[in-house]
Amino acid sequence: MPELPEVEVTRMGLAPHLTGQELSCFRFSGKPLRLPVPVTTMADICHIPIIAVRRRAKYILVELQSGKLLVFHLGMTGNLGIFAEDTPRRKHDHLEWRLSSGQLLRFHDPRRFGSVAIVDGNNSKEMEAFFKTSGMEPLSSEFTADYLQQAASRRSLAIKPFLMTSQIVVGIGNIYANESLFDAQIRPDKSVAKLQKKEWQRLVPSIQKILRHAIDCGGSTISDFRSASQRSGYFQISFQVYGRAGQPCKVCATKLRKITLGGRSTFFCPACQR
DNA sequence: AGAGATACCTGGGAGC
DNA sequence: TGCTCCCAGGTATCTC
Repeated sequence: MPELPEVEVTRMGLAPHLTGQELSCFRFSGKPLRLPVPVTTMADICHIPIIAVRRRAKYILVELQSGKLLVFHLGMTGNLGIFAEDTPRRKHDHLEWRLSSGQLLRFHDPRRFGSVAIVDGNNSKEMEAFFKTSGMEPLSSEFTADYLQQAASRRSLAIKPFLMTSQIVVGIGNIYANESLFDAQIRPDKSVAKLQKKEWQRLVPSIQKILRHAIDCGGSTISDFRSASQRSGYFQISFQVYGRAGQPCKVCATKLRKITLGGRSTFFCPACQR
């Protein structure tokens, strides 16, 4: 499940293969993704050099010399990979481009929660509209306890769904919300209205530590980046609470609990997290 | 306006 | 073995 670290690792893996290349020979499976695939304007981004591969929130931005951006969202099961020219297409390979190197860029997504869009980076209104729901980058210097506390004012929801609200802070999905709250020793169902200053101050570095650690783990596989091996790095991460209901807390051995918040599975240690 | 529910989608696991 | 059922979750959109 791609959250910010998985998207960032994918971006790092793609960048050396895409930068300086040109896209051509676009193919589409015809199966609808979460947003309509911009088939008719795809020619606008072909045969133009790629100058950078960036990330904003959970989006991967392939930036062209013309200023246009080819923007991917991996959704739940999306995967962007580089393949040799003769690699057979697999089921759920929905988008494909040829690179000037001869390699192929493929978007694979069984559940089709992902999306692709073309945004004009020169058009600030268009950019603003596309990213209007994307809040603060959690690894930026502006992401502070004060920012979160301010954003939480006049709100009453639980801290975990609050952290997963992308208008507030981007990139934190269910897994890292659970893990960050364990690290910060805060109960996931605690109302943001009840969080003390010192808890906000613990939470920010916990989130950043967890995300950076995950990027580092995934980043260790970057040197042999292939679509199929992208995920292998994540097996190195052992979660403290996610998916461990009923098992002993790794810190205090108390049995971990599972509850539902905002319709999502939530795991925590009732002793460590208050 | 905030908060919760719902829809989208398929693979995989549990249970029979 | 093979069937059905349920769950996983990011985000847009709805309803209250």
